[in-house]
Amino acid sequence: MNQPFEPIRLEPAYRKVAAALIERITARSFNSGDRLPSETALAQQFGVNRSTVREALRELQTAGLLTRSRGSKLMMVTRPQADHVANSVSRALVLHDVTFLHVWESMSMFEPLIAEAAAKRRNDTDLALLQQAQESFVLHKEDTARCVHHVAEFFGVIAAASHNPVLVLAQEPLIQLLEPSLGAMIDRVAQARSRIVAAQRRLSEAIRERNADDARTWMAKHIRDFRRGYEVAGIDLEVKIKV
Amino acid sequence: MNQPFEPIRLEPAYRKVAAALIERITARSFNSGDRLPSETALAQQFGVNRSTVREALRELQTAGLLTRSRGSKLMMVTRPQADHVANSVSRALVLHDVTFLHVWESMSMFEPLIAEAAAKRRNDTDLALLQQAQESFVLHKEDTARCVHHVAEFFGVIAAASHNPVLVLAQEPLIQLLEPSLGAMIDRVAQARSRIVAAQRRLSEAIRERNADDARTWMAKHIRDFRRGYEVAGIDLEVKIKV
DNA sequence: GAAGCTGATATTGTCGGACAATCAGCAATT
DNA sequence: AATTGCTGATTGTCCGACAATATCAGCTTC
Repeated sequence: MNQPFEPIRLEPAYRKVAAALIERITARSFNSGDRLPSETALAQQFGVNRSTVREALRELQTAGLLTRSRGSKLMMVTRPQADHVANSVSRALVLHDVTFLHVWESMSMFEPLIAEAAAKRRNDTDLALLQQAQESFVLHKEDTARCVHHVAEFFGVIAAASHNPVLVLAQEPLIQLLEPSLGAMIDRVAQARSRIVAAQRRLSEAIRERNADDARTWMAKHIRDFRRGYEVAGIDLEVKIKV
Repeated sequence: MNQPFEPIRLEPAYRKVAAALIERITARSFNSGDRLPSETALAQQFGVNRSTVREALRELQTAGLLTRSRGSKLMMVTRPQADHVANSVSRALVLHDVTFLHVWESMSMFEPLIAEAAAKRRNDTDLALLQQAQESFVLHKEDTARCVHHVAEFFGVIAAASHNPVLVLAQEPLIQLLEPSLGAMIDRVAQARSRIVAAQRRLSEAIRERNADDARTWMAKHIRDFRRGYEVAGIDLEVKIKV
């Protein structure tokens, strides 16, 4: 008789509603692009108040499962976009006191392998996007914010070229965390821009020729270069990243 | 005068409130473990209705920034836990039609390097946890659900031993996605359990001795083994993972 | 027939108030 | 000292309301 009872957990209604909706979406009963029923309709169907439904909707919205296209009233079911998910991952990492060194180490581990996979599996569309990102960087060399954005784009295109959604999603938060400081680095290190241009050229060349080894090694160099850039710029790698 | 106006976006109040709260938390004005003011207090401070505050709170809750400790009424500020964040990442991946092959490929890329980092940086606590996970697996060999859970734990401990939060968070969703099917595999493949035990022993040995090379290669073998297990069990690797 | 305008309708965002359930802390009781 | 009962604070949920505006059908115009 010494057996303790399991703690009985009663979930609030808004959580149940959210769970029910999520279940429907992941089971593909709602397809991406479909419009959700109106709040009042949902409230009626679930037999709860509209306020309760609204609280549930906030949850789905935060999870990236619902979006409203620019200034529109209707809510659309959608597949969570990489940048949205990565956003909350980034925030989590910041709150876990992640440092530049942590991020850099992870990138030096992952990126070469991602580049290798991209070289093996890229298709023509990937190549076009890659070249476009590359050209955009050169074109906006002067505008720091913009060219940093194109560096991020370049990495994103490479990950996408691997045709493995896991790699895309794993990489995105790293880029997000690095982006702000990357601007500072580029501004302080004279040759940074030209070195990036050179690395991108080698990389896209290797990927175009499906040369996995070259892609890997050039990416490894590229990442090492970033670290040197940070050191030259006098950015402490052990410092915790802020938002 | 040709400059087009930027689309003016008017954010709803619940989003502004959420943003304000998130800003406070990431800026460490609220520390982990602090409890949030009551909903009515927040409503007064922000000058909005309590319903609006509640919608904002749902967002923070979903992001893992707020938790309620078991059946307690008070909301606690907290650092997003890995499993919570990984949950939404997993869901996102599922909705992006991720296959077992995608997950396996990512693990075969990441895990050996993670094991290598763990071997280099593990401390005594990590070792103890590793051994504990290892023993738990052996102890519950019969209970499939439980021993799968301990496989996940083993991987988690290795990632933690790298002392790089990025690696911990990058790995978690992969394990989560694999966990259910891993049970099916283990049940169908006779020697699966013993092979896992052997691999875990080699791995923790390598990590104990800080032998990075061994850790890497044994992990690589371990991961390859998983794939063979899936194939033997007749699980189609190209199939999309469901929740 | 296509394109543009118009007004009715539906939907969202926000508010105020209300009430039951229950959790925390304190007083009373044994 | 430990247990029980009480009280106030807090959450979960509901109802009803209203302004702003997105949507859509119908009408007008070319």
